[in-house]
Amino acid sequence: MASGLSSASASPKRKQLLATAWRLFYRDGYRTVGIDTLLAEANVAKMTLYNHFSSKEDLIVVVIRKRSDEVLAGLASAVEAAGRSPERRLLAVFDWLKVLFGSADFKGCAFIRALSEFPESTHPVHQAAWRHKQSVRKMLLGLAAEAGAKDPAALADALRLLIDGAIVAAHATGSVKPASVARKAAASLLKLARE
Amino acid sequence: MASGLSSASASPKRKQLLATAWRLFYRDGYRTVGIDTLLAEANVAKMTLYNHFSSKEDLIVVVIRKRSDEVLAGLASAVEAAGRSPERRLLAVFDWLKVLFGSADFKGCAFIRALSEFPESTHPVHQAAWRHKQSVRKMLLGLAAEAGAKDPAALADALRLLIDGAIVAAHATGSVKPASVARKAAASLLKLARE
DNA sequence: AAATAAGTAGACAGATCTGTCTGTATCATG
DNA sequence: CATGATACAGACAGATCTGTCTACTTATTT
Repeated sequence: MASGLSSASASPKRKQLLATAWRLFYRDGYRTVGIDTLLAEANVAKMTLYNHFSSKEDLIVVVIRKRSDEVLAGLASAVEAAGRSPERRLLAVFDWLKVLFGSADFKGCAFIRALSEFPESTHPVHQAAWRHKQSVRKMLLGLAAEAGAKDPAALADALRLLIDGAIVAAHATGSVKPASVARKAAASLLKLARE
Repeated sequence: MASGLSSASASPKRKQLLATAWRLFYRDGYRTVGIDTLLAEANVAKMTLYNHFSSKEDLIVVVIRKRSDEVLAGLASAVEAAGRSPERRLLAVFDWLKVLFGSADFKGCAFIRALSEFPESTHPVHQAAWRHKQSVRKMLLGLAAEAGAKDPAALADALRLLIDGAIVAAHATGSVKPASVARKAAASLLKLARE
C-alpha cells in the first residue's frame, strides 16, 4: 500500500471511473451508457470496476452522491461570495443557476433525470437523487430563515419549485432565461415573505 | 374496410397498443419497457405493431403527442369549469395539479421524464415533449393576458416554473403539498403582476 | 527473493433487445 | 366465391447488456 488511508476511495482508477461515469451518464443518460463504453472511455478493465463497485447500479448511486456533494459545495461558496446581505445571499442561488445553464454541456438536472429514469420510489438510485433534493431544501431553509421570512419553510418550498422549474425549462428550451425569470419571482416572493 | 375513415388511427388494435404503451411507459419508463412486454400485455402481435408504427421510437412519439392532447384538453376543461373570474380560471390550473398529484399511479410528468430519458435536443422524442411544454406556455399566456397582467409573457414564464417545479417536487416526495405551495406562490405573483 | 495487492485483456454465459420474415387464419366486401 | 386487408404466432438474426472467470503483468512491501 502506498499510504495508510488509500484503502478505497483514493485509488486513481476509481477516480477515473467516477469522472468518466459522471461525464457519460450526464451526457447520454444512466441507462443508455453501457459498462463497456464506460470502461473503454475510462481506460479501465472490467474487473477493476467490479472490484470497486458491486454493480452498475451501485456505481450510479456513488456518482450521484458525489455530484450532490459538489453541487452543495458550489452553492455554498456562491452564497458565501455574495457577502453578508441575506437577500443577496439568497438570490445568489439564482445567479449560480444562470452560470450552470450557460455552460456548454448543460443537459438539465442530473437528479431530476435520475428520478425520471428510475421512477420507482423504492429504487436506490431514485432515493439517492431524492436525498439530494432534501439537502437543497435544507440549505434554502437556512437562507430563508436568515433573510427573515415569516414562514421560512413555506418560502423554502416555493423557492425550490422555482429552482427545479427553471432547470427543467432551461433544459427544454436551451436558454439561460429561466434563471432570471426565477430570480425575479424569487425576489418578489422574498419581499412578500418578509412583509 | 369497415368504414370510410378507419384507415389508420381508428383501428382497435392500434388503440389497444397506444393505451397499453402509455400505461407501461409511464409506469416503468420509456427505455425500460421492451416491445415484447408491451405486446404481451396488449395482446397484439409484433407485426401489427410494426404495421402501425415504424419503430419503437415512433410509437413513443405518438404516445407523447396523444398524452399531450389529453392533458391540454383536461386543463382547458378545468379552466372552463372554474367560471368567469380570470383569477379563478388561472388558479384552476393548480387545483388541477392537486388532483393529478393525488392519483394513485402518479409518477411525475411524462414529458419531463421524456426529456430526461432522451436528453439530446435533436432527438424526436425530446422534441415531442418540448412541443408540449410550448403548448402549455401558450395556454398560460392566454390566461395571464385574460387576468390583466402587465407583462403576460413574464407571468406565463414564472407560472410555468412553478408548475414544473411542483410536478418534480410531488414526484420526488410523493406528496400533494407542492400543488398548494405553487398555488399560493402563483396567487402572489398574479397579484403583483396586475399591480 | 518472496509474497501481496492492484490492474489488465479478453473470453464467456445468459439474458434481453429491436426489427424482420414466413406462413396461416379471419372476415368483410365486391 | 374470390379478393384483399388485418391480424395472428413464432422463429430468427444480429446486436447489446451485465456480470463472472481465468491467467498474465506490474509494483510494492516485507
